[in-house]
Amino acid sequence: MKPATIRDVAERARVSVASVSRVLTGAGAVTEPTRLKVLEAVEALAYVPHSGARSLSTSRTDTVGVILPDLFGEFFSELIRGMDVAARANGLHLIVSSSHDDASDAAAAIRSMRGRVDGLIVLSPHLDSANLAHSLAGRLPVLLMNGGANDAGRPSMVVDNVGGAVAAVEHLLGQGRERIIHIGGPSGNLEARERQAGYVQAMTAAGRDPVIVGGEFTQASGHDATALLLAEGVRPDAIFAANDMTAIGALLALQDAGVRCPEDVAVVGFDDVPIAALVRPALTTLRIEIAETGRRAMDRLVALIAASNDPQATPDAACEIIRPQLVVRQSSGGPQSSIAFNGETQ
Amino acid sequence: MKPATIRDVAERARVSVASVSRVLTGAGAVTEPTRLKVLEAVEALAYVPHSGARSLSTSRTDTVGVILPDLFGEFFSELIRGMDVAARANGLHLIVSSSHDDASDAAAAIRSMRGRVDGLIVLSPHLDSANLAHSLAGRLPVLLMNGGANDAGRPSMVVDNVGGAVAAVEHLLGQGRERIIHIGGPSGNLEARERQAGYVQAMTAAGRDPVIVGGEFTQASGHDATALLLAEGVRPDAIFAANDMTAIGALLALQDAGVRCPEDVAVVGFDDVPIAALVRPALTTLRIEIAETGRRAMDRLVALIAASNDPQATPDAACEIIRPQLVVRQSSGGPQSSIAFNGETQ
DNA sequence: GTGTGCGATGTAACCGATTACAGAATTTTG
DNA sequence: CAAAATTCTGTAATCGGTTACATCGCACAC
Repeated sequence: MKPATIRDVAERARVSVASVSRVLTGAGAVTEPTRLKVLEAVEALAYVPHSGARSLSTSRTDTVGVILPDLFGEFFSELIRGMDVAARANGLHLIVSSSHDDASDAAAAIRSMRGRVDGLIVLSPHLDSANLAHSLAGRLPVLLMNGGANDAGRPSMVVDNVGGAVAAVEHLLGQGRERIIHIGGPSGNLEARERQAGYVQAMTAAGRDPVIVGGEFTQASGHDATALLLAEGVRPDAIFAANDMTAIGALLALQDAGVRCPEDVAVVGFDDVPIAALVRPALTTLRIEIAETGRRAMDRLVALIAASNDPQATPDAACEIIRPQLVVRQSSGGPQSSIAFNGETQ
Repeated sequence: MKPATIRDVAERARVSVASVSRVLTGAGAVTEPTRLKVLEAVEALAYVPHSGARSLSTSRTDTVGVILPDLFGEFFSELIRGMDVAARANGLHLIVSSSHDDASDAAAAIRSMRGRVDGLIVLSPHLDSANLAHSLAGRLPVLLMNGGANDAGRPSMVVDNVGGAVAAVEHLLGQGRERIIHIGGPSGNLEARERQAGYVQAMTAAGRDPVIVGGEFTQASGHDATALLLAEGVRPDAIFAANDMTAIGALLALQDAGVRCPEDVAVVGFDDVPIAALVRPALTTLRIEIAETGRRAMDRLVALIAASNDPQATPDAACEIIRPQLVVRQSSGGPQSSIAFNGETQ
């Protein structure tokens, strides 16, 4: 038995489909008797409107798409959580599409969103896809979070990765650390590049030699890179990792090797994912209010969507810059855990 | 300028919409000249098919919905990640709808999925919504993950919470622990109830008095509950928490109070979220392969959807039971971190 | 009693695709 | 070379809603 349609309801209620629609959407006036007849039929047939069909005629889907490179780790889940909160507050659904390693994959995902969503938030911290979003999505409102400065001129939000990295290095230098090593992120990743550039810049400015080893933004890569360093006899007195997961891997590798943190080696991460405050020693990091950023991104997109329906709206093409804030915890000589715990986590 | 439609393409290519559709979907034969004309027009007009319209005529959306109570913590994000992997492997999109505290809210979310998705995975570990899914979704394939035994007779996956809790308590008893306290989960949550019931059952069987304090599945609640216990002078020698986040809160509260873990108090969690292996002491817990479970759930749903299009398919109404596996780590006297680290995390 | 105004209702044209079916063009066959 | 078979192509119906517009009925004023 196929689900009931609006025509089935109209037939049973002995009214026209227009009246049924009017009752259900609340648009247009109907008399009380009609209303009741319709509601009775809806009830009797267990009718549920077909959102897809509705979207087609209204050309609104009440849905937004989020294109992610990945769903791994806490960063993206926190971001989605923030977006979800804002989406729900605006009566919107969320389509999540992730695991887009390369630009063409992401492009395909974006194309397939056409007619499914009212707007798009695109995170693709890989190269060159910045322009994909607009060219492929046609007239769909898009908010970019590509982590590249080339988003200028388009609605976007980017993290000041360079500034954050500089702050990390300067903090470590200020603690008297001299041999600061950087564990980088994936080579194709714009954010990772910028963080690395900031590291190099701050080290050079301080007259130190930058030393960089490869990483992949994962805990395992941080662990391996650190273990390898130690095995080779390299003895840094600080590690600045490209993100928190890498830093946590480094922490664990240090523990495995019996190297004390922060006494022997200080560690600094980036992002301030929730777990950063929970590991021991608690991780010094650069805080991005991840969920809050997601929330704001969604709010921006909602505004973009509203503007796209309003011809005389002034176009929003701002590139909002998120400035990460240094949070000093135990891993770089900050206060003990209990203090770090109170108030600041959740 | 509105985005191009299939008719615009047909007009420019001087062919019919049918031919355009055939070229684009690959269904039906077209001659090479026609093909090229169409592709040229598609290119020139930057045409992207409207998935919504396509869905309406094919009555397939290539999208599945996931109804979650919440998006907090690592459990749900891991689950979504697993689902996303399987969804992508099947060429499906994912609509995520979360933050449904009560049943009526979840019901509304389910209704609004009509015509938007081909199937639904419903997680609502709150009471009584088990039947909502089927009654509201009409003939939509639904996989339940409600954590209640009342899912029997419907396609579903449930965790053996009672069995897991019993295993946790028996493990602690086996370690010589005698005063084992349970920090529970939210009172309306079925999974939390079952874990608590398992705890009571195992304690009673061993002739011990169960002692239960309230929690909320969050790290903060675990911290507060533990801090309160200690402040009241209660001295357990083990804590079994309703989930990992609660257990981690307990760990931190113990540290704050200078109570050693595992020497003075052993701690056991539930779920084995990724962070459980990363805190120190690493957390003993009951492992649910979360992402893997999500993957399997999605695969089941895909099979359900396929079966719903095939009248002579045998209906799948199995209630698959996930049996959590005890993972002993340092927090209950297991081996040191380096061993716990190797191999098992990522 | 007729004309006006107004709100309620119904009809039918959309929205943008797919696809059954019919008709045209081409190739194969006798 | 004509007939038959085959392949392409185009027209129009359809999916399930919304909504512009026409129509209807009714109350009111003249």
